[in-house]
Amino acid sequence: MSSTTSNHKRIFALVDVNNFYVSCERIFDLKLRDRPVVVLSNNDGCCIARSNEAKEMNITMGQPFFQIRRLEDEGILKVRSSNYALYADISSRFREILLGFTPDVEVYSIDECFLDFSKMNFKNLDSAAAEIRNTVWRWIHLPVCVGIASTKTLAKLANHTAKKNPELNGICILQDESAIRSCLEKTEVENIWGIGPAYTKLLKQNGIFNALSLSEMDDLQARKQMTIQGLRLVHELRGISCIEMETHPDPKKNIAVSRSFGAPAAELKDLREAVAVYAKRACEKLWHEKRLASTISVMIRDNPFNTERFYSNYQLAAFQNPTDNMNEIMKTAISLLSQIYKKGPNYKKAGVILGGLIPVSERPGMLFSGKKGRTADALNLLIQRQTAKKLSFASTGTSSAFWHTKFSKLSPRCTTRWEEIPRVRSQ
DNA sequence: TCTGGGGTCCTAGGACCC
DNA sequence: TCTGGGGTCCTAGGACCC
Repeated sequence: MSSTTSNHKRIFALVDVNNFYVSCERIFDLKLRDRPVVVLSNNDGCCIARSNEAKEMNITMGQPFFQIRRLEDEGILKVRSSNYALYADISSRFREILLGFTPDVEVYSIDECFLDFSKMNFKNLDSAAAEIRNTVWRWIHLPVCVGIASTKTLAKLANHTAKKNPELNGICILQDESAIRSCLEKTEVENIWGIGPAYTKLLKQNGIFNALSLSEMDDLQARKQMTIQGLRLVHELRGISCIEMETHPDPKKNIAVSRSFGAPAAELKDLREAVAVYAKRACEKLWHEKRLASTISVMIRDNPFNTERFYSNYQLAAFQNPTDNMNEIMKTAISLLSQIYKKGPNYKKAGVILGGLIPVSERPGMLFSGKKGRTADALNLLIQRQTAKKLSFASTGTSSAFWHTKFSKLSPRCTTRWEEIPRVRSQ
């Protein structure tokens, strides 16, 4: 496969929505435009999206909300809880638009996609990029930046440059040698895709402060200090494409459901309730993905900011046979919980992780296809549905439970619920 | 008072085998 | 003085991403 592409100049575009969650909120709420806005994490805990105006006020990514609540009280800052139903729906519309430009689209995250333009023969990349920006704005009112280059890492870097320099009008194309060089030189190591806090520290100790010097790093040293991924990264910065497009992602390997509680819980019976609900949700995700889980682990922890006596623990178990049986999954989760629970801590978070996922078609004992298999399938489905019903009855009594996640500033689910659709007032 | 959630990949090291 | 070599598989933990 590589032989067909090795001599071919690659062209990758990265299209990324600016301040995605805030921009989604702004689509339907005009009051949020042109002013400082933040969107909060689960539990209204910290700021996970900020408008440019909010960034200018030095509100940082991940900043605890209680530290800036004052700004909301004073009417300076607008605040919203996370509205995941809305963001997921807008995200899929965003993807649909990009598919109109090339079939080779990789959904990299909820707010950004890689596009492979290598075979597209665009006469002018500048106008293609501008067309993408205009179309996304016209159709769903999202502001995006476009970065284009010969590797995914350089496209990321170009996108970052477009964001930081308003005079570029949201577009940065890295093609000629001198432009690439100057862009690399201006990019600090901590802003490179794949370089986190640990590698930043390590590189700076080695006298490497920007992307240009990282691109000149010795191969052996890169491999030794930052694993094979680090070596790939260095090559990508040199313009050698090592990270391929993933237009058809592999199925998930893990399914996790974990939450911080609205209020701490100390008693085993309270944690049991939370863990049961998370196990149930994890199982529902499992059904949706049509997978069986081979392992399950449960974690609990108290408040990590309480440094005095921080307690965190988890336990893993393997199922006898890979399963998607809700009863079995919930029972195992509760039993694991009782193994790690100890009296004393005020627990603030719990989670359930299903691992070793395999397709439902590989269920032991389902090897024989035909009528028998289908009957068993149908029976299983029936059991699953009934179990789900029974269990959800058991847990609905706790709708006001202390540990429930807080969403106190939620906007309407405008695009996915009829009853929450916005109304237009006629004058 | 109040601090998110869900993923991936890579490697070292242990267990086990011949 | 002397203590094999080379595999595979599994998992915990550390790095990263948004």
